[in-house]
Amino acid sequence: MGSQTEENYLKALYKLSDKEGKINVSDLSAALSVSVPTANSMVKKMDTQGWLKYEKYKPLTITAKGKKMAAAIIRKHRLTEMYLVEKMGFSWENVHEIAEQVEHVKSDAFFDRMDELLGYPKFDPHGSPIPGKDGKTEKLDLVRLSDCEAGKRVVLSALAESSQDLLNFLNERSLLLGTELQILTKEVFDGSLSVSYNGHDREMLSKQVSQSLLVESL
Amino acid sequence: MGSQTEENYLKALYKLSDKEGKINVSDLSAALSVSVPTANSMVKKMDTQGWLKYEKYKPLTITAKGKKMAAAIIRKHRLTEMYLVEKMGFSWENVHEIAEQVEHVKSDAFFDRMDELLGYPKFDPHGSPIPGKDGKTEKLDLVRLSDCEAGKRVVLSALAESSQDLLNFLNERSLLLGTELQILTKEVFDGSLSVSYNGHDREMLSKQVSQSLLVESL
DNA sequence: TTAAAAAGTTAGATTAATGTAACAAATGAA
DNA sequence: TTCATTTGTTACATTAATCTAACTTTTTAA
Repeated sequence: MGSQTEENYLKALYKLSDKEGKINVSDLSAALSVSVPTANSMVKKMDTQGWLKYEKYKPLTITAKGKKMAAAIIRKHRLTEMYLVEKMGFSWENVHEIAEQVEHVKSDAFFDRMDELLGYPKFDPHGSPIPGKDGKTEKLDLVRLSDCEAGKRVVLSALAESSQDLLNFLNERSLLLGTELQILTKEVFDGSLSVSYNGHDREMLSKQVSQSLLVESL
Repeated sequence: MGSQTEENYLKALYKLSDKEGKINVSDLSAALSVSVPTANSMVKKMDTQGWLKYEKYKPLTITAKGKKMAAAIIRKHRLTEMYLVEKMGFSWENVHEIAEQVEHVKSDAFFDRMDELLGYPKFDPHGSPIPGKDGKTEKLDLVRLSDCEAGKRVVLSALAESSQDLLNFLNERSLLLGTELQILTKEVFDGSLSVSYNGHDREMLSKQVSQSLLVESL
């Protein structure tokens, strides 16, 4: 069992290693908004606890033990987000902050009950996979909308990033997970797309937006 | 806003001042399972924050500000307990530990939503009053079962103390809040009572138990 | 290939929360 | 009322998590 701080480091570590493979201390410190020396000393401590491998001046690697621990925390976070949306009526842009705190609650029974009441969901309200109790994650074969060509039909299935601003943008345009999109045009100059979907004839999506949307091809 | 530690001190302070009026540092340290010097130094810090009045060698008094703060935390604790029982299917002996952690979540929306979904309950699953958003508490006029005389009919309405052992004792005898009790006899020697209630012809309750049961006279 | 930039490390300080040991004040029973 | 007991305080010491400043190693670009 780790402190809340350690749990936050583990989460960041897990997400960075998912994205980059190799993790450097600066990225970790940036992800957690702490100074580089702070991250450095914490990393040494976490090495002694067997959550990661640390060697001076080398990139960090998360261990199997660390990965399992991180998955457990991410599971708690995502179950909480789902619970807040499905059972308590919150909307997807308001759940992250609360889940960020609830995820540190130490009680298997609490999260298992959420899981049960939700019917063992596989994805959270932003389309991110919820790790199982074994730490395994179900990965869908999703692509960035920005990588799709004009003419294709796709289903919006997840967000690569769930910032407040992106969620507001999507809300304003009624773009929900599960929405079926027709890609009308793709601009060569700036990579922006125009798309249509139920009730929306022509919405413009900048490259920055379409890179944040993960879709399933139809 | 206080740290979790400060919130726990405030809760203890509030409960002690409710029971005793005057609070001494030793009682506080005992309530929180910390050493007396630890409680002493924390108390000084909380004085500078205006949550209590501290003067060397004098009993502590909680301020209006501290009381309000404490009531807010107790509100979150008791709403959580009620939510766990009513909406998540936990039983009353399993909710304290979880609520002890959830109560520290910083989100008015979260607890307000619980309150709303529960229909603005006034009491938690152990019969303790849930303070309102204004910090005010609805007090019922309850007496200890141990203070009642043979022959009286009463309704079990709350617990003066909710230890695991007491809850198990009550569960084993199907003694729920709301149960109507007939007091059959009261033993002069040891203060034990015999009572009857739906389906139970004659249950013996020791003085220790009957002191922990708060009842309403019929 | 070497010097500047970026990344990482060490040293030392700070704050919150805790502890033990030693001492001081208040209380209360003989 | 006085002295023993209880209660409270002070004086360090420790651990976790953080910081800044100074320094070292690695990377990169001229």
